[in-house]
Amino acid sequence: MPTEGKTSPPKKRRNAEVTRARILSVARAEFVANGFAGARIERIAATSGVNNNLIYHYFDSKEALYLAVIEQIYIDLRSYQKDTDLRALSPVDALRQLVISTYDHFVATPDMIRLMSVENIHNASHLKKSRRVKPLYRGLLDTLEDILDRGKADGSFRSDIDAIDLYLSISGLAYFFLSNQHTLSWLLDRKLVTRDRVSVRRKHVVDMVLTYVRKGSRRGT
Amino acid sequence: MPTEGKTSPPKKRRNAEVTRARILSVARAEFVANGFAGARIERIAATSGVNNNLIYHYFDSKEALYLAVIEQIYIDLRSYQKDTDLRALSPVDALRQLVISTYDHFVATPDMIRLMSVENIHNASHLKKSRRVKPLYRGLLDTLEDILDRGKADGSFRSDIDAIDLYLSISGLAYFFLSNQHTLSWLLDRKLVTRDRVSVRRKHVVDMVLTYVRKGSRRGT
DNA sequence: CAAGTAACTAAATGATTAGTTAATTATGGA
DNA sequence: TCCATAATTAACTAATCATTTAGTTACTTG
Repeated sequence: MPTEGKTSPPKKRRNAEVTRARILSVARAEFVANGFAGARIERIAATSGVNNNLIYHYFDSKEALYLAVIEQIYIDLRSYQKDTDLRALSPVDALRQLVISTYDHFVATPDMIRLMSVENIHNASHLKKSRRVKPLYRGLLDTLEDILDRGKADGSFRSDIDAIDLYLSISGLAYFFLSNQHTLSWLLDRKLVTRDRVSVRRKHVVDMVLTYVRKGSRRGT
Repeated sequence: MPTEGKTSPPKKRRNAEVTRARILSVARAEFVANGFAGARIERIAATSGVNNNLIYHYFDSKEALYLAVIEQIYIDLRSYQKDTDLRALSPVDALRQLVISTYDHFVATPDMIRLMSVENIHNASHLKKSRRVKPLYRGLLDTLEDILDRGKADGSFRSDIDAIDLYLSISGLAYFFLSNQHTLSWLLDRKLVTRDRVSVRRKHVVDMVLTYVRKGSRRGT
């Protein structure tokens, strides 16, 4: 156990993995706070407690660093889904579970919302360069389609539901009030992300989705 | 009527309003394409066909120019609503009209979607400095609340609908698939903003909202 | 038509920034 | 213990960028 030197310069422990991870984590916060163009390499280095150039040692460029952050986000986003086995549940329960976990995941991970917005402002140009992410999303709609098929078969769901639209709706219902909370709460004069509001809205979103899919719901002609 | 000089340097017509408007319009496109930090004053000047400094003549700073753009957007956003008099329609028709006009307006104005995202990435910090915008949004929810009240009174709507949540949902359903179209269409391998898809989704969104509000819709317990 | 004012340009400035080059220092294995 | 290698720093560079200073040129009004 090395005694802490009191006057001599403290010998710095080296650990590539830890340092790299620290840079990545600080970078994530920086991109979340400032977007791609607004992010500063110098600030990332300073906050990480490393030299500027170490960033270029572990990542090749600002863009590559950003891509690493974005990849992490989209890998995360995809993997939350696989946690629960929705195929074991009844169609209604499975769909409810899907909505809830999407909603909760968005609420719990503000960085994700933010970085999704940032990347879309860049027309997904960085994400498209990733070879790791796209394959993960093969079959994303399959889970949902399976639930819908089962629900249609057992008569609990109406028969004209489009999986893509439903997916976009579930995501949109959970995403928008978070992504745009700052302008919205200013314009509407209401806090939108208090504990209470989040929980009320959660119920609302689940309600809206399940009411929509149920067979026998009167159509909104 | 001045003859166009063929060899002599063309006398430049001066028109403050036109020039200012041209700069503003070019700036909007620049901020849409690059966000705030990514936008370049030099590029705006060049595209506008004016000198760098003229931008500072009409607007005080990059930030003030950006704010002018943002203000325009949020003033637009608010004014579309007032076009139709929803109070004259039945609750169902009024709500349908509101959903449709929100959806169509978002689809028709991609700049708006983009700039709303950009401003939220900055935590609405610029918008909050505007004194012109906020007052316009007083009573935004009143129209919706009026429709809901009438619908509850005449028995066509269920009684537990929250106006804020419904507003957030309508907006979210119309906003998300547009704002995030670039990552989504890449990940899902589907174009999302073709003429057909937009029209199918329009029906879906209207359907979802109207189905939700109708009395007698089975709840999504 | 003169002269003030507003529209507009040319050219610099100084601060910032992503990225580089050349070293130094710790660490683990021979 | 010495050495190769990887981790890390120091110092620099070349380019970029918002903003300024110092003008010039057209328009308008008395």
